[in-house]
Amino acid sequence: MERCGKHFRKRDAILACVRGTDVHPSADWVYETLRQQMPDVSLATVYRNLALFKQQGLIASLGTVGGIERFDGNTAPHVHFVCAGCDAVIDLPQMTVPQSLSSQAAAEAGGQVHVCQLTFTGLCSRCSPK
Amino acid sequence: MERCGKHFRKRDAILACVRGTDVHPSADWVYETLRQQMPDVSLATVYRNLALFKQQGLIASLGTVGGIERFDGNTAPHVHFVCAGCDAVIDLPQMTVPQSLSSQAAAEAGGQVHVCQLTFTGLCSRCSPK
DNA sequence: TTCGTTGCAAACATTTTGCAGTTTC
DNA sequence: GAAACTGCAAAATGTTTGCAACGAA
Repeated sequence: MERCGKHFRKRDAILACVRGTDVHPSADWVYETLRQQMPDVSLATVYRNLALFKQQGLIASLGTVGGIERFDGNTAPHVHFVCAGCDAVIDLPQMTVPQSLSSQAAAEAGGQVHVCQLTFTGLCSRCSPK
Repeated sequence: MERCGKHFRKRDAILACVRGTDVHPSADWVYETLRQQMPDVSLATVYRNLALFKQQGLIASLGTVGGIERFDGNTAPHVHFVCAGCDAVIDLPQMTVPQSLSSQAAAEAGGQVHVCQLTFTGLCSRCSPK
């Protein structure tokens, strides 16, 4: 497992790309971004590795925005704001979901709760009419 | 606009179908369900009308679960639980998001907040290992 | 006639997969 | 050599759309 050999460079670059941005990228964004430094990368490789990282818990999926899946290199639980105008996804790091809600959810659902996702939707400052 | 013409109004049936269940159906679920009473309904009509209702605010979209968009006939804000095992979506009607969170989100995002969606993911009682 | 709604099939966009070629060990 | 990773193209999936036909006013 040589991390800097030619062979694994793509996988490492994909992970670094997702983790090195806060735009909550789509697969295509990762592809287009990497392509500037690495013109022979393929979209299939991006998809394959994103699925792998997600399964391994190295990255998280936010679900789809406008029909396109968005990823997050920050796997710590935090709150998101999605702009309905420009499809931007923005972290709201200062907000936290009260821990009491998660245990309440587990009790009411009658099963196990693994993830809690709080998302606000609206218009960002740029898309808000003046 | 005769609501009860010679033939069933497909549009009305689709809306009634989504509103008359708590399974948070997909387009295909609506199609298959309606088809039992209305064998000549088409999937395109289901998609077209669901998109229309969503735009009109008559129903809500929950986003995708397992790559498939799910709808909710209950547009009042409430909390959801998604089972990662069987893709069931269950309401948690007793839970509420503190109002303070929404105003906090608006302040931090610097824009307008329209919707707040809180979703827990885990395993439902059926999918939880004994 | 005019307008809105529908079924069908084709088109579409995103994502996944088969396979052969390459690299690493 | 075996095993892992990749690019390419094809396939699969869920969804949308063009169009002609139909129904209601």
